[in-house]
Amino acid sequence: MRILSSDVSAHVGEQIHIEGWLHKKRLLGGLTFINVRDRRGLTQVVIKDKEEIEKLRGLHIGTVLAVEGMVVEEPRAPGGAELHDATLTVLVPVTDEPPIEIDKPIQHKPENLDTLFEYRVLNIRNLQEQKIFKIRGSLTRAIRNFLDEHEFTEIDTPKLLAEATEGGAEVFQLDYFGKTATLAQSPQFYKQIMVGAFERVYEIGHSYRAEPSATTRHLTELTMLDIEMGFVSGHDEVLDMVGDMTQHALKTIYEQHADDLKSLNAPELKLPEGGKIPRFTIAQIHEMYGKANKIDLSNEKDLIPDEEKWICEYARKELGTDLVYATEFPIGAAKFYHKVDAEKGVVMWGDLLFRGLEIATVPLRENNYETMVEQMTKAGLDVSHEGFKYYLQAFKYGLPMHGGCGFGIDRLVEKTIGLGNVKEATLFPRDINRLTP
RNA sequence: GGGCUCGUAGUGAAGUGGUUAUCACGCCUCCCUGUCACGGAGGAGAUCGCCGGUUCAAUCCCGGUCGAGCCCGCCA
Repeated sequence: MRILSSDVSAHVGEQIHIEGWLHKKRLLGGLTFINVRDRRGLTQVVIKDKEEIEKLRGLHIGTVLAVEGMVVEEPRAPGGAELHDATLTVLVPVTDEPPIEIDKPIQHKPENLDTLFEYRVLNIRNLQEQKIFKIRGSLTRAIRNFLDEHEFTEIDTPKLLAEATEGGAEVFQLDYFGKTATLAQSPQFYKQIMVGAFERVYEIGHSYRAEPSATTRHLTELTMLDIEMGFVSGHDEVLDMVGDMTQHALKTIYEQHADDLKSLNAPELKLPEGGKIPRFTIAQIHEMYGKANKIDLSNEKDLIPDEEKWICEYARKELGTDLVYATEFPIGAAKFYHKVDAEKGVVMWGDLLFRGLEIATVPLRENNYETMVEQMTKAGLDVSHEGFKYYLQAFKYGLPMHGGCGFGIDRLVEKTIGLGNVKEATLFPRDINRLTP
């Protein structure tokens, strides 16, 4: 029976069988140490028999091995135990020298990110590199757990669409049996439609943006958490739900992965006392930032990137929180499906900022059929068009007041760990010039 | 789409208008019984991104091109 690395120390005095990848050889003359990697980590094997060592001659890191040996308690060994008198069996030999080293820290310097992704297949075998994606998996699991507990139904919606209907970002077009199809920029329409059935829904899936953006925070294929909830009392309820979910996910991760986060040099987590994420209106932030930096941003309809960093630094320092909401966007920023507060002259839309970056947009939607048609017409859209027909059906036949969020999972992972580029939080990132691996 | 910066062994870097382009890691050979980024001795490995120009001479200077990084716009 195969014993996994983390269980080896429980078998002291027993002859056991392990399988894994050759991770490191250290030849010290009459004594050789090898590390065998499996899904749990590393096992140290000590080999003295020259014939056994010779089996590894010409074989490189990555060679798949089976090892039989006696478990010996050894304080000098990592994990407190190691295998002695080992017999090696090469299951899959690796005869070509790997192009990169995987037992040492993987470079994440901006100018070397291209190499990082070029050799992703191999560098993901680095234990430190793996932590990023284990944390990512745990984050989405914590989010799913929270949403399931709050009676959200997980849905999956099509990514192949007849054409772009949402407007805004650039869309990818592709040939679809002679017709033109597009890739979904978001599940916006579908999740709103599903509010008409399940009240509360969410989806974790890919969205596609053909924006020619070359920055540290853009991907052409991104992972979005889309949430939509009906029968809400107002915008605050949506902001609170998304805020609570985010805090739950972060708290969970910082407990489950405390050691991993520490070894990755993640910042200390600061969440607001009492659990309420502070809110500043766009106008307030413009004023505060403008005063501190002596510039006038009152005509900007969104925050500029430096403002996002600034307000986050302010919130961390003055209010002890890594999360902050920017709310009440100017009416000029509204899309046709947003709920507008006519009295205040603002959009009921909040951006969730985390450690200097926008990670989610959290708006309330217009749910009245007549108002929707009016807003769409005003936006220059043809409401009779096929792309809107099915969407509007949901409104015509009864949608309660609802709101939700588009939440960037890649960005959440990036900022949770304290990485410098959203691509580092993505296994196989897609950007303007990268379609492989 | 606009701006700025950068392309040198497999990887990461240094460097120069002029003989054999430097270093670290990795790789190969040998030595080494407690390594864990092991250590030591030796060795192989680079048409200096590509094309053109200036020059007696270009990896270096100039132009173009391709590729990469960062910032802005836009967004998650």
